[in-house]
Amino acid sequence: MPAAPRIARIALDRPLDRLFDYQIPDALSLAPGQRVRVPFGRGTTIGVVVTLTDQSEVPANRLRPVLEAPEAEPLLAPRLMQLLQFGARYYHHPLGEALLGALPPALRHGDPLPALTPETLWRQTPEGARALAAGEVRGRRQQAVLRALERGAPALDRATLAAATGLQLAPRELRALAERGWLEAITPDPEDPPTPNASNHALTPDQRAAVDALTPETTAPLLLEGVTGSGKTEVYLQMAERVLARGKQVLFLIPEIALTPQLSARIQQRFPGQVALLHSGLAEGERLRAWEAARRGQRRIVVGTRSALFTPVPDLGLIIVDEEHDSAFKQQDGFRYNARDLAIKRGQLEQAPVVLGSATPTLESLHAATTGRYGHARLTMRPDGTQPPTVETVDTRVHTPDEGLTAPLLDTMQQTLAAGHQCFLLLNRRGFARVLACDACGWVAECPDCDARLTIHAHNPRAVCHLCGHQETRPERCPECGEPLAQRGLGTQRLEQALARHFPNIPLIRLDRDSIRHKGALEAALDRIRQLDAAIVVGTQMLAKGHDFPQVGLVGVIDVDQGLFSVDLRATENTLQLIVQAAGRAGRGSGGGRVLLQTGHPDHPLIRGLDAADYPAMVAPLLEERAAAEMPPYGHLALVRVEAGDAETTRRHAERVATHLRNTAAEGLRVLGPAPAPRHRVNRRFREQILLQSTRRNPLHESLARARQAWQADDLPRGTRIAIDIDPVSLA
DNA sequence: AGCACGCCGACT
DNA sequence: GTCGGCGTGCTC
Repeated sequence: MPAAPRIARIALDRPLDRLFDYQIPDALSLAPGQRVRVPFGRGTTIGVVVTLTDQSEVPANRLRPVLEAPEAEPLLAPRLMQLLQFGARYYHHPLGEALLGALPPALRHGDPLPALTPETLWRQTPEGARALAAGEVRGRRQQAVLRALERGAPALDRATLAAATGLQLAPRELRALAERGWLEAITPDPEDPPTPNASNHALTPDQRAAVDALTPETTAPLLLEGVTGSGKTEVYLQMAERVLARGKQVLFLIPEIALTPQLSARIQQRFPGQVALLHSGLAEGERLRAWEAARRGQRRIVVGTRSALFTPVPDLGLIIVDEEHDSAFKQQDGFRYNARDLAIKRGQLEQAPVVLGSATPTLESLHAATTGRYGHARLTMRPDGTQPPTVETVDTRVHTPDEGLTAPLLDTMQQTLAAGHQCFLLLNRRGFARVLACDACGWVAECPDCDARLTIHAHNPRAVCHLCGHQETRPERCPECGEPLAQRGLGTQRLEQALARHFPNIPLIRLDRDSIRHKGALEAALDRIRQLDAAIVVGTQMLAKGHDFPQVGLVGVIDVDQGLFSVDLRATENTLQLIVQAAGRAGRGSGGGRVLLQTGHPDHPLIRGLDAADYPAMVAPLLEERAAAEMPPYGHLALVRVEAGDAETTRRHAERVATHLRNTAAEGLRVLGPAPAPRHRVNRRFREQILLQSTRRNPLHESLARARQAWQADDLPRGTRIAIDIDPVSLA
């Protein structure tokens, strides 16, 4: 048997495009994927072993030794290593940052793995039930816990109880309840995982067919296209149940945990004690324990945001990507991967089926499904039998909006509220008034550091930049001509004020990034909406994200045109998705619902073709446009962004990069630009971008790989940065 | 990315 | 006479 190699090639958490060789001490035995601590420069750092070798370019006397391996086994199993290596190559990003980024922050910083203690489950005792009924339970929190465990409900772990009650529960609170004899602690047998809570939903034939479309032999990804309200979640849960029953684990990716607390709570309640919740909002220690529990197989379902894709589960049996169209799956800086696309890759590598679900799938996924590369399951009806709402338009050329509101919209709101239903108004712009403008000379308040106008918020006396956060005192008069300034444009806050005047006695709730900044504010707002009858809710796109509100009778979209006529490639697609998702909020309860779109172009083909019940038919014209322009999914895009501290340098280097790309371009590659990026100046930095387009992926990747080496060789002036964005979700 | 080294300006 | 500005180069 040959002696074990004595040199390890190690990736480090630095934006460096190479590996570093270290000598392996005799006492250590290392394998790829293993975490190590190594000397680097004058300090030490954490790295991941990529390969073992006996050869090194570096002279033996300059190799330093690996200091220690915190674990005896690799944290990143071979197929995960393959996935991350593929990802780093595909997205042209340094391997070290990809590998180390896949570990929880605590491990990246060198903390040891935590020991796992079996999670205690809690059950209500008969005495607890009696005390609750007799009103002997005084604390509101205690009541909430006992109610969540009422009448023969299965035992739940602390995290699930927290999700069910919406409370942050400390372990001692539960122990205190046990000491009073109201709760009973159960330590589950690790060999005998708890059984899932039975579903009491009868599946529709569509749902049944979708669940059955997933068999242990499924290899192609499955697109689950279901109109809003059609019960996709129940399909996921039953798929997961089957996979768990075969002894496998499930990765369940969702766009943003914070925006959909109901979904993660529902999964946890269905599979109590088996879910590891992973997202960036967790404290380091909590995140580490959840990750480790998944890696050790103690937790069978990982529910998390995009980075949860890299969780090393030993028995992967299914990956679910919910709301696959959501751009939150694309990382927007650093390692710019798309978790949806890498999920498909991981599925291939680990031979685990992948389910992509959405009411409004990306054109990429729809195209893959229609051409047979993906399976396609459709849910076309709502299990509760309600009808999707009818979509109507209000012509803003005929009915001039006042502060965003037209007379027909106000009338319809009046009727809806009188019937005891809710009105949701969608406006994709935060703030009070968009700009501070001078009607006399045309001057507009702008950010000194960015290409952006300052916005005015209702409860902030200052003018604010949405790009960099810059704030300044609001001027009273135009600095150019001295005339008084006017507020022009419309944001959610101003709309809210206008509505308060029109409907003084109706509860009014605003949902946008500003209003839910505080922890728990979103949950509180969602609860309030659910408890109210007639009410008006004003919000940005987050209003359209997957929440169930049975009382919504009307959804109004204040300004459709803003999204429909944008230069951005995907603006139209995103606007249609938004309308359909928003429409999905209406009419879930009894009585159906209406959707009113305010537009100056009611005859626009896409507006006329709006049909929330058949999304593929509705976006067919968009696909034709994309085909003609060789845009995704028919062509492939990459964006090269050059950024520097002054406009001149930025432009010069962007020109150089573009020229180089043109001169070395592989056959079939188009190089467009450089052009100033849509937001040319942000935070006193300037950005130019170059768009690469090709009908085949290879030329694009080859050219980029070569160009990247070249511009690393002839070193850029400091402060100049070049970022590559493969398959960009937005050209802005 | 860090973090050193290195050579030119305003302070005790 | 020194502290410190950030330009340049390196990290196995």
